[in-house]
Amino acid sequence: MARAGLTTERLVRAGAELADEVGFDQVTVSALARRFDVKAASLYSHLRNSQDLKTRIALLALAELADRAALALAGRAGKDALAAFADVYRDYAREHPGRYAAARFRLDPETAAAGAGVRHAQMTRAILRGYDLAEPDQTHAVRLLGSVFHGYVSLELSGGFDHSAPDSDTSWARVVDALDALLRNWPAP
Amino acid sequence: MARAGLTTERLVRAGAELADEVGFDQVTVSALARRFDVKAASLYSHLRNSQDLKTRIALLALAELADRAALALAGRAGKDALAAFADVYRDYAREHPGRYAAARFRLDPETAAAGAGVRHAQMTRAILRGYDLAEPDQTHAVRLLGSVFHGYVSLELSGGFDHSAPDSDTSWARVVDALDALLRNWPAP
DNA sequence: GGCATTTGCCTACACCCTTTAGGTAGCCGC
DNA sequence: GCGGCTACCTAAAGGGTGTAGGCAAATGCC
Repeated sequence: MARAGLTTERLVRAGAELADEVGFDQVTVSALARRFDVKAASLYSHLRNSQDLKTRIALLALAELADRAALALAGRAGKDALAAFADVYRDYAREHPGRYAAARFRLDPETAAAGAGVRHAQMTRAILRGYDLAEPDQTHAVRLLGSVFHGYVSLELSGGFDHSAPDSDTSWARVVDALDALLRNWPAP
Repeated sequence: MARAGLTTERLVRAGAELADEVGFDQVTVSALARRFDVKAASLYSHLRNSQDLKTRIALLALAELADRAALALAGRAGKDALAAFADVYRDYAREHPGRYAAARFRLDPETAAAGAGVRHAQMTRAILRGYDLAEPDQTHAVRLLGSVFHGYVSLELSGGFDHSAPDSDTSWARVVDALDALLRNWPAP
């Protein structure tokens, strides 16, 4: 009886790949087991349950995304930083749609706090260092940026901008321009 | 053998309520059948399959949302229209989280075109009549608005702004202020 | 190197959801 | 009040989740 060498780590990584190939909500314990040529029940020694698998994939995606963002942000400021950060999100979502969907998976607060969620918030805030925004407008701006990035990427992924001019790349660039302009001229309450 | 009086119409409406109560992806043919005290197989005379049910709920949600938006937009212009439109989305999502999730359900292009998708696009564009934006910037702005509304609402629903100051209502109002300011001072390319 | 322990994967099973096929009971028009 | 349509049924197959218990491969100990 040959051993497949399963570990939680390997399962989660394979789960993330599976998500990118077939979509995050098609990730099942059964499908993952098939991929390792193993019975589904065998995975339950490494994963508590299906929810656990999805949570771990989500945390993996969040961590990867935070790593990329940190790299992109290093040594940049102002609009450069804004554009780089935005591109990280968008590129990640396009390269890894399943993982991106996983990153939006609803986590319970403690799990989220233990993961890379905090780093994301810190980095978004870091971008604003290049602009002159005091609290509470800084928080409003953080939320706005998060909303635009997430919203745009998720509409784009679901095909919203596919069959109409101008192409999505152009819109994306202009949206980033607009956000930069907005942050430089943030309205008074 | 008493008859429950099932129709596609009633099933879809009940499905939408079910979605609001337990979440869109917990909407199953079985759960819906239980709600009518009927066997799951019986629903297949009224629904092609589970996907069909979800699609119909999505179309219902899109139509409801478009109706509300049309009502809110009538007789308003400029920032008034912008704020009213934004509130329609947000309020609908908070009153009917399941339906809102349904509205984001991926539809195939023909189905989407046959539904209320077109009205949504037209209305977003109508808001911009109050601002001085020529093409292609108008399209960029439409996409930006859609992204912000969708993104904000979806982050809010997933609990992103729950446990931090300032509260989400305040941020929402300031985000709308900011969008208004941005549309009035849209940057040149 | 032989033996015990641990652990990795197995089979078997129970339960739920989906979907098809074919049957029966209620209701409507005549 | 009878025929026929329609609404709902039972039965069954297929697949996903998850638990319990078993055997065999790897590991550790002397």
